Amino acid sequence: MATSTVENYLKAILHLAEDEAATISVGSIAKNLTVTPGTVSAMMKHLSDEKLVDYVPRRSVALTAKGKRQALQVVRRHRLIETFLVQVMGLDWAEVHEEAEVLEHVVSGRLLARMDEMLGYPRYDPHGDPIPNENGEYADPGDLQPLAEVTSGRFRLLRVDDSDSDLLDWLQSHQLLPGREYEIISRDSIAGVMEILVPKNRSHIQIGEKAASRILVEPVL
Amino acid sequence: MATSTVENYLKAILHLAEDEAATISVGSIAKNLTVTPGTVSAMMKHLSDEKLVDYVPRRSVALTAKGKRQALQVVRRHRLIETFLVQVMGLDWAEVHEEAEVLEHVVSGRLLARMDEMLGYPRYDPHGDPIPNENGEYADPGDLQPLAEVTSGRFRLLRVDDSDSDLLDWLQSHQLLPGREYEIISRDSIAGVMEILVPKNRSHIQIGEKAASRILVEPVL
DNA sequence: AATATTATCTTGACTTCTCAAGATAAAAAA
DNA sequence: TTTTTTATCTTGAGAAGTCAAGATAATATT
Repeated sequence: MATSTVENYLKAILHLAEDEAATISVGSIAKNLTVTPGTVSAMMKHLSDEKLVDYVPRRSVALTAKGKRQALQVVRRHRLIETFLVQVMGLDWAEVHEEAEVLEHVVSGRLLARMDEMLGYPRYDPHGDPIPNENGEYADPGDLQPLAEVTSGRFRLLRVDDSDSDLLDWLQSHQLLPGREYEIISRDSIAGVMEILVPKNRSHIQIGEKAASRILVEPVL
Repeated sequence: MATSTVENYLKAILHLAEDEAATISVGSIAKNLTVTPGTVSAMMKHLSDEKLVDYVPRRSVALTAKGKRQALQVVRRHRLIETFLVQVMGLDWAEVHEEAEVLEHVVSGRLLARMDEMLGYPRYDPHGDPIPNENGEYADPGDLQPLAEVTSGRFRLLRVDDSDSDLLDWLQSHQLLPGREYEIISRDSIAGVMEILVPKNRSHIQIGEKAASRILVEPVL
């Protein structure tokens, strides 16, 4: 069994790999986990010995099939736990990330299976992130684009960055939740602000570009 | 914050202290935690530095007020978690001890409070063990005695040793559960076997002395 | 009291993860 | 190409928890 630390490294590498933007360098992993590059170097050597990553010093880092499988299981545990904490235990979606960050390393398979069952085998967590199944397969996330890149019309909110709890709090207080539909009223690209309509209560909300870039949506005809 | 290891030492010492039978020696703690006596010596020195135990080398070990407070909080977490796993998640009472053993060190106060609330602030866990409240106070456990020491008549089963999952499985399969009443039909002290009646299904069950000593009951008139 | 047994303690060593600091290689600038 | 900057690697050291083995103290036995 991998230690919590090893699981966190695998998860970090997986996330960097999924993030087209970022390259997987020792430095990027170090920044992600807030440890020093030297610490990462040592750990890469270790993970390489364990056949969890393909590591060519000074050149590249990549998960092996084995490493990716384990990383996906950690992600699965994390998201299933978050979903459970929100749906079953009624915790606020802004506060479950931290909890899941520690629980993901300790819940037993039995307990996890029970959560999954109680939740009806969900495919997305409360933030809209897909939950890998037991074989590490994601449901097709559809074609998402950042709200910041949508110019006009209606859209369905599908996914938000779960790591910023202030953003999550703000979204919730304005009824901006995954699964629901909204409409762009106006957009000022110079000022970097867009205004959207919340049909439910007919309120208008202003969103800046930075926040809008962290909200993934799908256009609706 | 105390580490998991430290919490386990405090819990072990508390349990030995509550167990009239056992003396709190370095050796007994070592046996309880399955580590070597030398390891315990080192840890006692450490806990003493932290003012969690009063430790006189080669003489005595006792929890300080601070140590006892922390130990009771660990016990509280453990039992609340067990109760949650059984009541809310529907896990088998025989399997929750292991789960709780690890979760007790990582659940946040927030999550614990939510469990407590969902359960309606229970005072006993599924095995009948009392759950300390937030101030570390137990509900009065009443006057319990081991079933092995009851000679005849009716009794209410109140509490069972939660550390032996085989015993728990057996109890459950025979409908012997905390809170319910049963009656002693006969008793053979030479053979060390007693026979009891389960009113619910009128079945008769034979119990040996060893198992009966781990079941705490209260006589019913 | 002398000896044997048992309990406890101390020391040295190992594991896992971490950082600091200096060494080295690669990339960018001159 | 030479120099500077940046990224990465290596080494040494520390914290936490553990065991093995030898030292010491306390208790039992004779």
